[in-house]
Amino acid sequence: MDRRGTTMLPEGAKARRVYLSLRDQIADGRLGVGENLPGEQRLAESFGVSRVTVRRALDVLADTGLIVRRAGSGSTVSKADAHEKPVAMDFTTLMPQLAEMGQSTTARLLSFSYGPAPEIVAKAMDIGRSDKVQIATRIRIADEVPFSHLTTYVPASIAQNYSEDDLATTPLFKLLERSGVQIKDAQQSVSATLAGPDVAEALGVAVGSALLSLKRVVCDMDGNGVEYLSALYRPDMFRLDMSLTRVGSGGARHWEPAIGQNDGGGT
Amino acid sequence: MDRRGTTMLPEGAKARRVYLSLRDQIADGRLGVGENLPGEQRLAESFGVSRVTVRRALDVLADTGLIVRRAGSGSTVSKADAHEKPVAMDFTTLMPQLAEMGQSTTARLLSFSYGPAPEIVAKAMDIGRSDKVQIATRIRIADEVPFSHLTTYVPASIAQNYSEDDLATTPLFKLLERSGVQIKDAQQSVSATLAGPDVAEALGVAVGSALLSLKRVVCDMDGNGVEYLSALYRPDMFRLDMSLTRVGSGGARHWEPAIGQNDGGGT
DNA sequence: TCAATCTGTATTATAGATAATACATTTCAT
DNA sequence: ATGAAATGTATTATCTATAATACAGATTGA
Repeated sequence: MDRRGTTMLPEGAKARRVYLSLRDQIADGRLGVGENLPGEQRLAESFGVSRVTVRRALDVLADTGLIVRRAGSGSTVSKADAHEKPVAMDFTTLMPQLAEMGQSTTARLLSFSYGPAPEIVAKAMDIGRSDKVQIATRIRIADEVPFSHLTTYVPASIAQNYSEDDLATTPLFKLLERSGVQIKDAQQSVSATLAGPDVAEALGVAVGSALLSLKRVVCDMDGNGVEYLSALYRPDMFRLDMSLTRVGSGGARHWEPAIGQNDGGGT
Repeated sequence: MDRRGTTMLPEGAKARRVYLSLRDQIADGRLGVGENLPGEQRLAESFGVSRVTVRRALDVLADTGLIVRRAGSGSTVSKADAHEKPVAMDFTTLMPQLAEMGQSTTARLLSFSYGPAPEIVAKAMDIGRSDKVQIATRIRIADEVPFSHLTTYVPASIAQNYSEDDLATTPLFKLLERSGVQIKDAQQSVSATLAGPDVAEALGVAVGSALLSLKRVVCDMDGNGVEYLSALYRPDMFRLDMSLTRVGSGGARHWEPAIGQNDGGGT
């Protein structure tokens, strides 16, 4: 319990600088797989730090499996195989695609309450600030590892149609349609952010890790907001995939998304 | 008397973590404008650091103007004046949407070279490892502020159809079609990562900031990869938007993306 | 074989970040 | 007015990252 579990990031400022730089160069392919990587002494001079610092950066790279170090020979970029991202989400279904891997996701309800909507939520859903909303925070788990942290806001008038237990087991999506809500459309916005202490603990990552951030507003036929979702995903376990096709001809040639076939959708 | 340069970023590892996390929460709106922000003592406990460390993070936030500290009262998020996200990208056009804001983006070519394709790129584009590709790194600038960092890989046989100057001025997309490439489809993958020192400097952000990461493979009619893009975006200046519509009825009810109308597309 | 170069390991010293603590001052609600 | 809670300020101690240095073992190529 004393150690911080995984050595995912060098603690020191300079060591991390070296680490991140090398990691990016490997990810970008500027450092290809093979016998490359300058010697530790050369790296130290190049970065303007001591060799000890360089070593601490390399330690993490080795722990992560990105490089292999051999005494006398040097360090090489290892076969890029661990760059896999097991869970992907097809945006056309709004549903993480897991069937392929034989995995299953479960949800765990972290908190559940009713209260006034935060200003941003109220504005996005176009409801009054005084209107009560149900606020639920859940995490989704694949293979016993949490990969997403979800906070949903639903107007209390709609939320009263399902129970707290329902939330823990059934995708919010189905609960809404089961409640008779006529869903019309949704707007999503994807960005990136850093993990705060609470989210970091819930997702099992280090504070300050990068997370994929997704916000979604779902509206019904009347144009009223029925769900506001703020989701955070671990980038090492999750990615958002989309396929596009170039159609039309001449000046009218443009992109169209390749649409999926699956029904349903959760968060 | 000891001017320690500019107070743009906390030196220590933990202090910077606190700073970046709070800064993101403010930008996201999770910390709204008003009388919020937990007390320093509470923040210290929440982050698992000492109050001194929290203060050093708050010092920077105050210097930056993001928060206002008042003795006895507490610290509040200052009026959101520059928390705007000027640039958005509609995925159906692959083109940042800027017309609305009257802004224009310019590109700057950072590096330009020919060489063997990195393994990841070669695999994604389904070309040989020995095939030469053109590797170009550019940044895109809106309102004199860089918001994206792009690295593109194009097979040399295709890249020979345009010049280095073309790259600095014209979207790579148009250059490809101008070269007679019959573009068929593209696959994108969105994730998040941390800013390394080089990218951080190019984008004008702090090392360790969260960045939106996008990788794209564009294929022609023969199924050959013609472009591999690795892009990094500043989340405070860029977001990926998408609209979905719920169509069909009964068991066949499902989501479909709301497609845009614009032609063309750049990176 | 030999020399050069690399990683692995260890030691010591220093600077800076952090923790722990205490106390004063301001503000606000009761 | 009073007290709780917040920021402002200061001090001391400890921990950690870093630097500088040295040397042993491993590998490679001449």
